[in-house]
Amino acid sequence: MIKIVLKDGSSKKYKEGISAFNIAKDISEGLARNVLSANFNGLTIELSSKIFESGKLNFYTWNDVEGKSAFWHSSAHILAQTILSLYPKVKLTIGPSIESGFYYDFDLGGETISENDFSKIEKKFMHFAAQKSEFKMKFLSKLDAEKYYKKEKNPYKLELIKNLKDGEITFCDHSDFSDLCKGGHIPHTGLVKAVKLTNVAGAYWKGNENNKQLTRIYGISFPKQKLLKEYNTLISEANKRDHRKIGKELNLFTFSNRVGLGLPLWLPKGTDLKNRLELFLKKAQDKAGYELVESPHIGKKELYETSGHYEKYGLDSFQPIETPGKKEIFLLKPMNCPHHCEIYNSQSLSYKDLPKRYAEFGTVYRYEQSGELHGLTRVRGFTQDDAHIFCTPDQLEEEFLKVIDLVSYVFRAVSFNNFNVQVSLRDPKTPEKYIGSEKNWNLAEKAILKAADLKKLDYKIEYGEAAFYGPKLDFMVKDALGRKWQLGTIQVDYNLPERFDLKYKSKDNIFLRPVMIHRAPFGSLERFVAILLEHTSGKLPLWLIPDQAIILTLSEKYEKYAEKVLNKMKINEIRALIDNRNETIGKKIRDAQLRKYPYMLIIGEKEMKDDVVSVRNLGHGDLGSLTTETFIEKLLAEIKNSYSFEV
RNA sequence: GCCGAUGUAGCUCAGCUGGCUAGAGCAGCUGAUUUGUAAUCAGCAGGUCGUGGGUUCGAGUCCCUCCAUCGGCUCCA
Repeated sequence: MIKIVLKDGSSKKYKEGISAFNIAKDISEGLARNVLSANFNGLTIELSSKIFESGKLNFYTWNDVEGKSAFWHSSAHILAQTILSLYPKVKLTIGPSIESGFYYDFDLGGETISENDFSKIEKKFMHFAAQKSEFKMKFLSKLDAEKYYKKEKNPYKLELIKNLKDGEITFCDHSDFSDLCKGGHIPHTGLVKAVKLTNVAGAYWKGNENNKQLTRIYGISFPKQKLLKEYNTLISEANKRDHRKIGKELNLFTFSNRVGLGLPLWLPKGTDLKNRLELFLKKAQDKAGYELVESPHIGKKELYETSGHYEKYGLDSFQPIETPGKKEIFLLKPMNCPHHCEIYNSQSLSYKDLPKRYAEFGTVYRYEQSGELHGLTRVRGFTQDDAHIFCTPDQLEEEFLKVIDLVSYVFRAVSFNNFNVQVSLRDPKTPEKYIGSEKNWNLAEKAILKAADLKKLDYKIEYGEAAFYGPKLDFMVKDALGRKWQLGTIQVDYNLPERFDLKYKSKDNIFLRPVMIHRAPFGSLERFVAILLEHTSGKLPLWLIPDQAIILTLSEKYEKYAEKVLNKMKINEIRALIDNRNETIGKKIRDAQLRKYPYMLIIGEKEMKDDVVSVRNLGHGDLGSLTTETFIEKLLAEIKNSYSFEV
């Protein structure tokens, strides 16, 4: 007999060799119906796996991430089977589950698959799924596995097998389909009741640009038809929150081919919004002891050679600007750090002067490849809410912690509660990508990890995501469609101070090297606004929104009174405007609703006579009438409340 | 940059397998109306159908080039 401990801590005894599935069945019929995958002593196992020893057994259903990933990984197998049956010449590569759904990469060998083929593929997919074929794992010797794929003439699988140990190579079979696979499947294909192929894209083998480009087919599948419908609604709702769409609707920003791609043009309302965000951060930074500086939009090539940026990015970036006569070479400023280093260097500082916190809303230009541009989230010209803190090594920890506080303050102000913290470290496999000494990197990485621990941040380490001069603590926020974007970033840098020969005079009257923190709570104003719009679908926090109220006149007769009301609001620094067009009130309300003005003040004969306003709220509709003063009072309180994060 | 899709008026879209002077709604302009909580009515104006080339008696429609956009990949100081 073996003892099996379950998720809830309870345990039961079973005969050796019982399958995980039979244990599920023993627990309850319901579980047996819904169970998708299992985990024994920390390792993913098949439900059909027989268990011979005591241990901890977890079952997962659709409600668990593990259950979904088994479901989607299994779906990838069915997709591969489907594609192989429709396009017999394809070569299979890999097909994992992802956060929502799965994909499979194929070498189509000259054939193309487009979205037009999806319905045909989905139909065949469901045909295979309905056959309820069992997923069965089998061991193969390395030799046999190689033999199999040599016969299939599949170089990708052979490459994968090369890196696997003999004795650990498994295949998964279902129906007449077989694929190299390490396991983690649902019991049978019949559990997949709905599938939708979402897109087809090129993807490089092993993610390397120099490798062959394969065809990746993305899909998502469900155990119930209804869930697919829900998913479709969710996607179409998310598409409505696309910041590119909202930006157009609310007249915030635009792009022009004549100006150039990836170069946003901020319209008046958008500029207002952007300025308000800047002002908000300026105030917070002022309290936190930052000083504002400004640097020009271009800098001499030598500046970036000193910093190391030129070597790293020079050739792939915007090309140099040359002066006409005596040739001088300038580059568009791609980052502010070198300039701030020179500001630091313009004076002689002592330990008493540190930390120095130089902040700048610096507009920078980076040549992003055309395919990488994306609305306001990825552009070629953008404004960073940049600052560089120069401090003594002793001050580093405290300064770093303060910056974490500032970033979380900013995030709270706009209710970004769902963010992931990522510690971006070097990729130990590619040291050539980074500048500076091993010693400095270790110091910097340790400092970040320590600070993150002290702040009890729930972070994830990503290797290879560091900047070339130092590691980062990044705050990642998802957009409407669940794509992750880096907003806030804090970086520790021992290297630029060295390259710029920064120093300060110590207590002992010797020169020492300061440490530098790069930080940007928003990341860039452009990306921040984009994500903010997607999160709020344009209904921005009251303190931030460009227009807080709109006065709607019932007819042109009430213009004078409307202006009187507007004046009272302006005196109280409420941002409002009047719609005095020759339109019906219904029409004006509709327009105001679509423009997402938080408050509408309706003004007609009645209001003018009683010296009141009729208040309508974007979300709550008619709120009845109030005197202008009372309304202003209430609105001011609400604005202040939307600002309750104030420290 | 790479793979796939898309590109018709300021915006959202229609225009079947090539066939008269390319349509609609919204927005705009003009006029009427002076309005009570999500679209008042009428008229007008607006497009070299992304660009350049080709096939054809004839191209918005078919083919090629380039450009841009969208979804991915790669990249992201």
